[in-house]
Amino acid sequence: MSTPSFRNWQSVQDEALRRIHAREWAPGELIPNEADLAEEFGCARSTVNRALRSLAESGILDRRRKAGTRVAAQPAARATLTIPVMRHEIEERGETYGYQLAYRATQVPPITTSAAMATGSRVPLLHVRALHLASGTPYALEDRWINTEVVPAALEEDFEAISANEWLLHHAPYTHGEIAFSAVSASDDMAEALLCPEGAALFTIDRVTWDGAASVTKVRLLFAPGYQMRTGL
Amino acid sequence: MSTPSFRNWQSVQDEALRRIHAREWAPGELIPNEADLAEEFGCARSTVNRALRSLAESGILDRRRKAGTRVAAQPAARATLTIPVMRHEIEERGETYGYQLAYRATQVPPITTSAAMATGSRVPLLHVRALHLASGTPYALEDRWINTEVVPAALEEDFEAISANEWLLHHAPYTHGEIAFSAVSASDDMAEALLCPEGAALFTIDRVTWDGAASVTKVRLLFAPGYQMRTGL
DNA sequence: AAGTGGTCTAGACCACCGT
DNA sequence: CGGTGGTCTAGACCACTTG
Repeated sequence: MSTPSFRNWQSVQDEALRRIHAREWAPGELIPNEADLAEEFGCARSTVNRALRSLAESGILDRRRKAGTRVAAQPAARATLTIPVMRHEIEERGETYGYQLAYRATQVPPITTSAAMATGSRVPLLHVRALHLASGTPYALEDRWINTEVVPAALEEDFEAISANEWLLHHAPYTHGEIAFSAVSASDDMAEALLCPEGAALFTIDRVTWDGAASVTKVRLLFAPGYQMRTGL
Repeated sequence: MSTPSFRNWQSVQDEALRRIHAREWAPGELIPNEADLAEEFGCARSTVNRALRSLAESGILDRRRKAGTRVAAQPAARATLTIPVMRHEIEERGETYGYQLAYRATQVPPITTSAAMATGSRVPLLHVRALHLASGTPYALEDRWINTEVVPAALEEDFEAISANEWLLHHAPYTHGEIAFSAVSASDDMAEALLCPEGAALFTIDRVTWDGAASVTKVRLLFAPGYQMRTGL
């Protein structure tokens, strides 16, 4: 049998995927080790490693030292979402981006907010609310709290011309964050701002970002009805 | 100046992140090439490559041959979501998983479905609706269409004891898929099944999976009010 | 203890693409 | 054209984990 040659890691990966798909390597089953595969494929072990490591990162393989490599029994789907800057998302769809500041003040946040941001319960934060529009139509409501102890420069910015969403990108580095997606019923305030019926289902993103141990900002984005966030698998 | 030594790719990555964070490497700015960094860090170029490639995959760097490596100007946040098998998600929270089949029949789908699945508009598909429960409480509604030309074995399965969600994992390989997240207002049917008020905002996942050019299945998951999908950044 | 994946190295060639 | 990242190689050592 003439073994086709696998000269790059992508072709090795393709072959691995083919075997998994064809059940030559069944779910939960141990596959040959890297050295053996390298010999079979006629390439270096590091090439095999690159291919299999990549599959493990996608959740298709489960690799452990000594235990070897197995085809994932429950290939939990993993999707990589790109959370866009609002203005870019809108402009990429060929629409005109619009922005309206609705509110800006320094105030003590509700307990739930100070708890989520791990700030003192009586520490005032900068509170900003704004509306993002696509071609004049309400697109999303932004409700944001900014930790001015971490980003004092935010106090100098009036957010009339640039959204906090965008401003923070350039002025507030962060190290990590948490994000949650959910569905929320529009309150009367929200309905009025988004020009939608009260009680409408709004796709919602809640995000808290951190710079080390200190929270930078917490934001809730409420999207107008009909919004979808899409990606591939 | 005693340059600390960077002997592994993670420490190189940490140092790169530090410089980006400290604005030593500013957004949009070109950073030194791999060879120079390797020399500075006292490691092999491939180690630097591993570190920077990984950052590029996270969207923090933008790399192009000849053009070099830049700090991403708009570091669009990327989050990797794990879309769980319903039963596992519920059991991992320490709750008891329950499942009820509500409907199962072969029928011609609505045009929107056959279009999304790229099947002929008059081709019948297997239609399954079911309820997933957590400790007896409605958790999510599953409304699914299965392409029996691709997965004929599905016709032999009654889906009384195992959800299509789980059965397909073991019997229907797929090569890729599309997924969309949105918010939907509960219709009277949905409200009744999920024991929630009509019009409640439901977090919704729509997914179509493919095996090559043929669609395998299309599913809509409607989660009971209060559901959140979370991840880190 | 031993087998496995994880990583590093030094060198090489190549694909791409800005100039 | 020439510089950059992308990749491959052959070999080596190591970390982890299982039996």
